Amino acid sequence: MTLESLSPTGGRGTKADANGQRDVLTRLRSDIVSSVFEPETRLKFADMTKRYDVGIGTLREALSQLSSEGFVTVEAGKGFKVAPVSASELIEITDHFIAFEKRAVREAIAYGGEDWETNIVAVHHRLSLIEGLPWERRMERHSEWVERHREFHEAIVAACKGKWLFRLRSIMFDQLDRYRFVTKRAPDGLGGSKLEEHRDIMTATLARDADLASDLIERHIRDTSERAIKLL
Amino acid sequence: MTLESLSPTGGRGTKADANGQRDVLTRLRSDIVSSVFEPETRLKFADMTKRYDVGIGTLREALSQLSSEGFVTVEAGKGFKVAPVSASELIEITDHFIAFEKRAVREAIAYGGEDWETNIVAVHHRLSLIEGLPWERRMERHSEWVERHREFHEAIVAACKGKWLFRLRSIMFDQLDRYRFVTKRAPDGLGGSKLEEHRDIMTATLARDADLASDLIERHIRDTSERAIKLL
DNA sequence: TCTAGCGTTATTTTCGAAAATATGAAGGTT
DNA sequence: AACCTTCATATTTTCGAAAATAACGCTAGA
Repeated sequence: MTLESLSPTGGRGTKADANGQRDVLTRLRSDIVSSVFEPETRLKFADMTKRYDVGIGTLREALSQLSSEGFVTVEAGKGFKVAPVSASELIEITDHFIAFEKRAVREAIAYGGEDWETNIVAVHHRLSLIEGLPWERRMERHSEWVERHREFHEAIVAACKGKWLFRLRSIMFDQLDRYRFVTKRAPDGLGGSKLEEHRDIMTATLARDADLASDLIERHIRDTSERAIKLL
Repeated sequence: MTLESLSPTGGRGTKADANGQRDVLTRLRSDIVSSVFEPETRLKFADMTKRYDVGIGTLREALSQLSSEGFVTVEAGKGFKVAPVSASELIEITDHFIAFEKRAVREAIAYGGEDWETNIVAVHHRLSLIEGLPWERRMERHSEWVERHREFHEAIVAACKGKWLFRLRSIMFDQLDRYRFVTKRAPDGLGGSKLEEHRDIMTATLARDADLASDLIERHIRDTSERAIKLL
């Protein structure tokens, strides 16, 4: 393993800005996930170029990609809007994601090697550093948690053979992030501590217990989604 | 039904150019599907802007979206390349698509109304106009056939409730188009005439026979993919 | 012969001005 | 008042010049 995957910039194909700042695409997506812009909000170029300090063309490219990913909608000649959210969409996304992820983790367990295992332990550790924090301090670093959480689940299934399976589950995971955000205020007292759930998922996966891992993941995801539905 | 869906410009969110010419995104995708650019080919801005007669920014936006759709790959600072093809990827895409499409057609049959039915008949008719042509004349209009074929299969599942199910099946369908292209030369004497298969799919769907429709679609797709693998 | 450094060319990437389009307000007609 | 027309403003969309970066070839030194 090159260990470059251990750098905290994330496994996505993000191009970092010169001064180390994340690029527009990533920042914009992150802001939508974090409800900085409410659903249905128009994203005007004049405002956005100032906010993110980029040119019109660069911004348009980012928005265009986000529309492919389903985070924004675009109407020709009328610009871009933040995509709407709904309980029924959350249910559908959850079902698709779980179906993909269960298959992916089985493949990963079947084919994963030492690098895969090592990476899981590494990214889980970094995730647990945040999740072990007291509630208030964890909230301060919430956007960082989102990144680490994504990296952890990605690492679990990273060894899956199907490229498209991996790609599809990633699209769904990103969408789930949007809904996951609304559950951030709940100090997860009721219904499972994330910290333990993630540890159990890692343990089952490294033990190559596909049935258990697959089951734990389903419960982990479904639990969060069900809480999100109530708070929607 | 507004019947605007009957216009032959396609159901996709394409913005047509002033003089009726399709936009860059669509033309570029079509050219990649048609192997005008071989897999792994570098797509240089200098060449592309001349070929499609658009500015650099507009082209970049299109390429950027195509990378989201999986038709091109992008390496930061080194530009865009046509995504590679492989037999194993074809198998995976085929499996995903069939799984999606079978669920989608069941939903469509369950929820589809009169507009849905009418549209199926309409787009099937337009498809059959091309498929009924003698082989040579059909080849002349192959790119048109691709459009009609996409519209037909889209119409069949258009009434499906799951927005993401529809979206995901569309992504996979577009990818299959790439591989379908290599089978275009075979005058489909062996292994099923498309004309009849499409008629049967339509009949079963309109008869609301979900089991049969679902089965016919699977055979229809698998047959084409298997022929493609041999020609790859 | 190989490598490291440097300058030149080729290519990508960014940016904002200009063109095209949509939105909204004011005025005039039925 | 309701509806169309016209004009002014706001916003999106396109484009190509300029900046940033990568690729290549050349020379010098070991």
